[in-house]
Amino acid sequence: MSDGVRVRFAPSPTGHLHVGGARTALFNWLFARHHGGRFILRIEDTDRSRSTDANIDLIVDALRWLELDWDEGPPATGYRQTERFELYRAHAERLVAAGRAYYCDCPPAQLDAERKAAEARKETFRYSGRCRERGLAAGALRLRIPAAGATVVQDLVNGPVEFDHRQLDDWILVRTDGTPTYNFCVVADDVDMRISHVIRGNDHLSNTPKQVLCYEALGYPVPAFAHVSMILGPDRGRLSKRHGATSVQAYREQGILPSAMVNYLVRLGWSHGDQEIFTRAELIECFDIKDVSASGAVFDQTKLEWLSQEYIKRSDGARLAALVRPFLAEAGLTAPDDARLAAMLETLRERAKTLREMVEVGRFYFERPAGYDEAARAKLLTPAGAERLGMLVKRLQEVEPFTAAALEALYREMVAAMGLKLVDLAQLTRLAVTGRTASPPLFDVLALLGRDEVLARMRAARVAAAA
RNA sequence: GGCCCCAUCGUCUAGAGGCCUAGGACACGGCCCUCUCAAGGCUGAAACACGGGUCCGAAUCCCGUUGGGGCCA
Repeated sequence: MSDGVRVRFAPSPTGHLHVGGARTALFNWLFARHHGGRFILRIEDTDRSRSTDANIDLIVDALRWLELDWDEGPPATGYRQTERFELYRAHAERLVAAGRAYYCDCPPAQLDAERKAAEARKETFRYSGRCRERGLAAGALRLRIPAAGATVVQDLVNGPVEFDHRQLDDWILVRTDGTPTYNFCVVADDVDMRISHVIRGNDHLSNTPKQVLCYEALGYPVPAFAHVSMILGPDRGRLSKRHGATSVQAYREQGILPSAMVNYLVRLGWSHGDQEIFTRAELIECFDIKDVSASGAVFDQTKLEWLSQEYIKRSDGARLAALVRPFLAEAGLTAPDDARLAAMLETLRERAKTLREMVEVGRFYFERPAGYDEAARAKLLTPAGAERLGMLVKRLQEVEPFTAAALEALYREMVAAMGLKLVDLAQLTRLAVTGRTASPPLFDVLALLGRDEVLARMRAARVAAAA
């Protein structure tokens, strides 16, 4: 009888994929994968004025980037609400035929007046039900709901939530112009797609009793519900653009690893003991909707970046090379072959929280320094510095092999002979070669750059020091 | 405004009546390591919103207050 677990993510293509939506999608996906069920993508594009195909592409791209694959949905047809009006019409007719819905022709002005009157009495506005027994054949279609009693939403996250029917009214299923309303479409779609668990944002909890009544009127089983909390900004208000980036795409562009994004999102409102980092397989294994918290969670970019760095540290050079290439190209930098690039990135791994930062921090690998750090230049690129650079150039020309170990041995020998500390020659060299005072271990950098390139940069620095 | 949801360190959270002198993680401070910067190790500071109950015993249960969020229009 049962189809097993069938869940869906149903975004409106009115913009990019918001991190809150991404987390909802993730929870649905994990729930489906954990239970060996089906994950369905449905596009809620009934708001034609704001829905665009470009936005659908954006959302699809973001889900793919996060590697949340769906078992049913676009590009297959039949998963966009605008393709499903026949379904809504059929269900509306069923409700009329069964006497569970009726037409209403109350003029908007009158409804407005009643609404204002209710507000004045400090009451919830409730449609009067004036047209209930009039047997009209046209107008707005309303659901007939019981005047007394209450509807209890059994929520997997919030527990049972009771809504008194006195707070509900005969809501509109289909507008006078024939367009179905959001809540009606959702019910018809979820029924049609045999959705077993509706996992969605908390902001839909208040609409749920209306929907439950609609399922019942239609004579269909009510799915299980799980309303997950929303993602908040630092001020505990709904996360919005004014708090900074809200789209998944923006984090992708920042160079956050998708695996880190998923790990961060899942831990926002869900936990498994003290564990912070999870592989995909562990997530599928451990995820349980009952461990999802009902309270809102503040989005913390800093922790996301920490996770991103953790994932970067766990990635090998080859993987990093593939991830970083687009960012190098975007920065206009020419990358070496895979093997060399991989070796370079391994020295950068512990020094970058994002792929973008990785390019920034390792820029010297791909182009000669455009200048020198000002303070360090004043301190190191002096006549005395020029003299030391001259000595270094001479020795670097002949050291064999040109490896990190041999270079370190050479430097240690030189500082000992000169009565200096390693740092004295190291920082001078670092500045000459990278233009900066901070870099990966110097001898690794020199070896990776190669003798010719190092000598060229040292000579250039010597010229700059002498000037 | 009515209804609904929520409430543990700054943040994400563990905690399902005694295991809590409240644990972990991020961020922050200190120390160590060290050619720089990181990374790493050790370490410190930091929370049960408030008020009533219930109970031998409450962060945990109940009620209220306050605060935040949402839905409706």
